[in-house]
Amino acid sequence: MNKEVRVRFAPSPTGYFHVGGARTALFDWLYARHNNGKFILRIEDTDRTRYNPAAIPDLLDALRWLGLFWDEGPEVGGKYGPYYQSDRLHFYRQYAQQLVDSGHAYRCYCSAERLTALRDEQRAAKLSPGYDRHCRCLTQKQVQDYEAQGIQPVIRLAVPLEGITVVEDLLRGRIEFDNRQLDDLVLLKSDGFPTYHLGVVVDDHLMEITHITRGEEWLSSMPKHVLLYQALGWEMPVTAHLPTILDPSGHGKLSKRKKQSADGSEHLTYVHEFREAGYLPEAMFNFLAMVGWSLDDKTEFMEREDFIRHFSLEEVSRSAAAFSYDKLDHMNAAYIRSLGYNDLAGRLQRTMLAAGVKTDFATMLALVPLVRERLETLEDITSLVDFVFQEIDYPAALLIQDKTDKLQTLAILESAAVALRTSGFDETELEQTLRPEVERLGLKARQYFGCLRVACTGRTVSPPLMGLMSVMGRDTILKRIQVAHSKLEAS
RNA sequence: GCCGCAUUCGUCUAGAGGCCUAGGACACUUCCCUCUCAAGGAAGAGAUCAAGGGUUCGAAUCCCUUAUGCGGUACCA
Repeated sequence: MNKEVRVRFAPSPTGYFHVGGARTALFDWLYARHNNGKFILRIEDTDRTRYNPAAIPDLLDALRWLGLFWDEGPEVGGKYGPYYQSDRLHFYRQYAQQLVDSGHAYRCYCSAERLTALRDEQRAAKLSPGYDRHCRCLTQKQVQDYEAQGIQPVIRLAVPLEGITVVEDLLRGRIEFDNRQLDDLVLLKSDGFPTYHLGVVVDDHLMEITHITRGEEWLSSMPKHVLLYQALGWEMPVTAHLPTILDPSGHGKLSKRKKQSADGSEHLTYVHEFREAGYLPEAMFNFLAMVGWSLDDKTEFMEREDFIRHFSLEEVSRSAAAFSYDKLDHMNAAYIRSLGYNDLAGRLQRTMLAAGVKTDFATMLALVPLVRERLETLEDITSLVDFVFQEIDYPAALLIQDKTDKLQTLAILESAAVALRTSGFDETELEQTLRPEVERLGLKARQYFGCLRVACTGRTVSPPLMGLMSVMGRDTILKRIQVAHSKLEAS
């Protein structure tokens, strides 16, 4: 009795893949998995003017990065293919013709010029802009004339002149639209390509899609689709119009004001940008699943399997949500901390290599305990430990700590140089060696180690010093202390 | 203009008539821990549930009106 759940994600390849689209795809995927159904990827490439060849590889990479593997679609095929609309033109033509034959649609020969002029007039007269149905009732003779002129017509839907079209949305319930507000929309363009409206309806039906999700900006075109389904005599799938994702300030759509929020600060919007910025796909997945949906009043972190078990489209929020980068960062940091040491070391090594820093796995593994709770993104590693891999430079004055002077600072460096020459070099041994030196010089730990920190790292802020010294090794450390000493003496 | 959708702390949300003097999380503040920075722990501030009317013994939760925000109004998706 229960049909197999078939959910599709149907993006348009006009640009790089955006997080808003990723969230929709994620919900589709979760819903399909939850119901043991199929997740289908279909490419809606019917707009030849906005087509961007870089979009599809970017999309496929991003989906795979997030772990949203599709059961049918590009590169994997499936029995409902082809999955590119540009390869399905014959279907759209066939059904458009069928609609003309049944009287539900008609050919329109109006030029683009006439249509824009018409709209301008209507606007000037403060009327609702819309097609005036000039070609809806053409005589045989008129049609022949137009055809003789060689005009390539479009096919438009003959929308009922009155009455109400009822639409049912899973999240918003029943919505009524007055047919008089609807236009005779174009179904088939003069270039033989379908419009979005014809394309989705035909393909969703042919591919036996059971649940449609898409952004709420599509809600207004729902009645047109319902009318199309009725004209074709097809059963309407369940639809759920997902809330918009807003920029972090909570105003404006995230997708449209790319990289500019209300306060002028920049932010990421493309999935590949998040990947390059060092976000973990598992954190991104968790975060995205939580914008517009939640399990309860407490749960924030969930495993992929838990999402699959609990996700339901019915409980998706109806209101738009701002994309909180702060929260994403927090979540990403938590995911990084939860990674196993070997796993993290491997990811950090790859990040370093990609940034052009030569390092090996053993070094990164040794660094992991020192940095793991200091990383918000993988990318942070490069600036966190760069001094380990390259020469450092800093003003000599940086060595002198609060409430100490040059002489005391020189004494610190001398004491460390002597003590470290013979000390064991693991963290606890270093601790045992240096603590007594702090005492001996009558200083505070922060003063002594603060000075050493600058000498070893060139900075006043760093991961734990003893651990770093241990990783960097006696030779490097002694050399840097020596350099610090000369530097200070010369100042 | 017209049509549609939405409206709980700054932000994400819990909440489906009494459990709400509205809970959690991020961000923020203070303290503890501490070699710095983090992480962690503790505490705190922050929402008259957009406003106004109803319905009800009782409303954040149901109804109406208004306001605001967002979306649509293409041979774009």
